[in-house]
Amino acid sequence: MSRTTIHDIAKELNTSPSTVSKALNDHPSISAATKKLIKETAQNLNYRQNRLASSLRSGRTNIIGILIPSSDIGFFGAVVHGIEKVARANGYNILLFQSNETGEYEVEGVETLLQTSVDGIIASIAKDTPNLDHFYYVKKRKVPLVLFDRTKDELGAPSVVVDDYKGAFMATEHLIQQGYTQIAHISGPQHIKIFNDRLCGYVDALKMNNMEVDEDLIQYGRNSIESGRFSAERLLSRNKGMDAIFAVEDFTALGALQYFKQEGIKMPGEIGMIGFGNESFSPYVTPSLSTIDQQPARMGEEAFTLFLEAMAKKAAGTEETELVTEPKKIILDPVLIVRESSVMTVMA
Amino acid sequence: MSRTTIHDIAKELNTSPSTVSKALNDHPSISAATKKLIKETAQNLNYRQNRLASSLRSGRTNIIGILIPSSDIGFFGAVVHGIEKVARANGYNILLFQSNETGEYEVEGVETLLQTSVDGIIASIAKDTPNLDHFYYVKKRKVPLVLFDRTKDELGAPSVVVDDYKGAFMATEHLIQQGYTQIAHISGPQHIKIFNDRLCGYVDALKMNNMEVDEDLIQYGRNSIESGRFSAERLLSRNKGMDAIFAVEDFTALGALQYFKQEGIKMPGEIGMIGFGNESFSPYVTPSLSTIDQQPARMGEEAFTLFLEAMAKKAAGTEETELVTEPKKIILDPVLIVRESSVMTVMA
DNA sequence: TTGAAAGCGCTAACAG
DNA sequence: CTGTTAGCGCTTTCAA
Repeated sequence: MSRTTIHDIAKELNTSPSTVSKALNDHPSISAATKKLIKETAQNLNYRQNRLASSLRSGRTNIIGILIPSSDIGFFGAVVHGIEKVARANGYNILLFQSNETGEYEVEGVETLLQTSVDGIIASIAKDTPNLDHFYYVKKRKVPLVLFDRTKDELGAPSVVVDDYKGAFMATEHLIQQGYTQIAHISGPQHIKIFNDRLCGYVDALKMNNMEVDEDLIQYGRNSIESGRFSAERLLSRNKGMDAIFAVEDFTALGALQYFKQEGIKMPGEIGMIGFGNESFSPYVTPSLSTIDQQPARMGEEAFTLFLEAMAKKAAGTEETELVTEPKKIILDPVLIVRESSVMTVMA
Repeated sequence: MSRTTIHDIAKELNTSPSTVSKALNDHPSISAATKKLIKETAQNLNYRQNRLASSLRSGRTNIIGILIPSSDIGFFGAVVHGIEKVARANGYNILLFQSNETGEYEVEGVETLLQTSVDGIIASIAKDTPNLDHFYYVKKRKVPLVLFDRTKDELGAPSVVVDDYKGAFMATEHLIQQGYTQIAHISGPQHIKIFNDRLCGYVDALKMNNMEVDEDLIQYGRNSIESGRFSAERLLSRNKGMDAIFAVEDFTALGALQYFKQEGIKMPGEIGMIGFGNESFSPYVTPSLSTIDQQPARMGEEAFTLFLEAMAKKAAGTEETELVTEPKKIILDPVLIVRESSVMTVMA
């Protein structure tokens, strides 16, 4: 009454378990006839492979571990979706672990994934990870590691990120092309790389278009709705004739939007606005928010592809212990999403 | 140079693998002294358990399979987050599978989860599942199955859902309490149970408050922004003095909101509005949308608890093959979220 | 092309 | 309290 095993099938057909195993795995050394016979019998006996046993023996699980801060964050939910899609198509499944932005959980997660003998790990690093020892350990154990979005170059792992600099440049240039001339920027904490990158993109876009960079038009907030409101108020009070804002995140842009609306300022018209991140709410606010999309699903797909490459390299037995080649880094192009908040003229 | 096993530890200490295994698992029959010694040695030798081997032998993986339409949908991302949190606290990990609303993938998912010997499955059924054979098979294999949100009573599995009727009742009653007197409802396709439940909640709330139910004030849409706009237009054209709308979903409410805004109708004031679902955009639209929250995280937690109970029951060896007791069904209370769109007076 | 034998790393009876 | 033995179900040499 227990599950049928390859032994049962072998017994039924007066053959051996090893032959059954090979037949079921389409091993070339088995004749087409026996394969057919065995597969049919397997079906009849309602056989299902025990993946644990198979994995224990073969050393491969066809499971990859995913470590993200939280599936509750839209961005990560979308990335996971992207990974799972491609993974499935390649015969892999996904073991999910969430760090909740906690270093402690992250360490635990890596540990668990490793114990489960996942074939590889795709991770986005938690904000407050104290150190990277657990990730170094993954590398030491020769388990392919791929990072996305929240990456660390020091780890020497292949990674996929979006080009923040370019996204910011695109956003700013879009405002310029719309005809805005006094473009402000609400930035975030500069010690976080992506915020600094976006600031640079903004500055360079202005310079490239022969526009002046006015420090008074740059605010350093803490990326929240509140901070967006506050920064908008400050910018307005400067009275510099500001006519557009590029905000470092959609939430920041939203705060500014709310403030201007409260003050009865027309958008677009008096002030144009663009955000960053394409949050789920941004199409639905009034005016709908122009923004930069980070292509989360695409990011997940690319991350999985990098994992496959790492596997292939491992299988090929690249023995040189520590390859000197730089790990591959995929930099995705961000996508400009134009909505109402940034257009000068009424949209067609 | 390969991974250390319990054999290595045993050899190191001149003891046996079984003793090491027991010590590491805190088996009561091992003295505190040897436990300490063995654990220290394990640490020194950098030992990590091979969960595959352990699972193969013990028959337990401490992994539960989760089957959802897509982690890209905010609601499911939140549920998964809820499950993972409690699961982790109880020593379980999560194998995630997405059906993408496809029956085919759903079948494949169940198959894979079963092959991986997950200890249980928590699932939300895909929209277009042609039949439920795969879920019946799970039951036949005696693998604990818990359903949430998209459930099927016929399966006889414990489940957790939100009380749609009650949520609709609460939403409608809230509008009544605000002082609205001509309350319309935009519903969805009636063959889908939750939409019909919500309609009933609306109707009953009116009746209980001695208000007339006017069929002209009920629209049957297809739950989309477009359909919300369209229904709003129709309702307005009826000219029945409608002063509030309860919409079956936030997206529908949003569509109506957009239409009224376009028509220059004040909200709240001329028309009050409440939705259902607490979508991520609803706090941020103008006016911010009152709605009914479905408690996704809570739902995940309860689902996992049901799984634990099922495990306990299985362990206790409830032998009566087919227990006649009804499977437990947890019905969560929805939560009323009051925002700007529904209040009569300006909020304090 | 098939089969016999060994063993992946661990746990669980049972005996001592 | 500790050790011996057996085996979970599968894959994989190697020999036939």
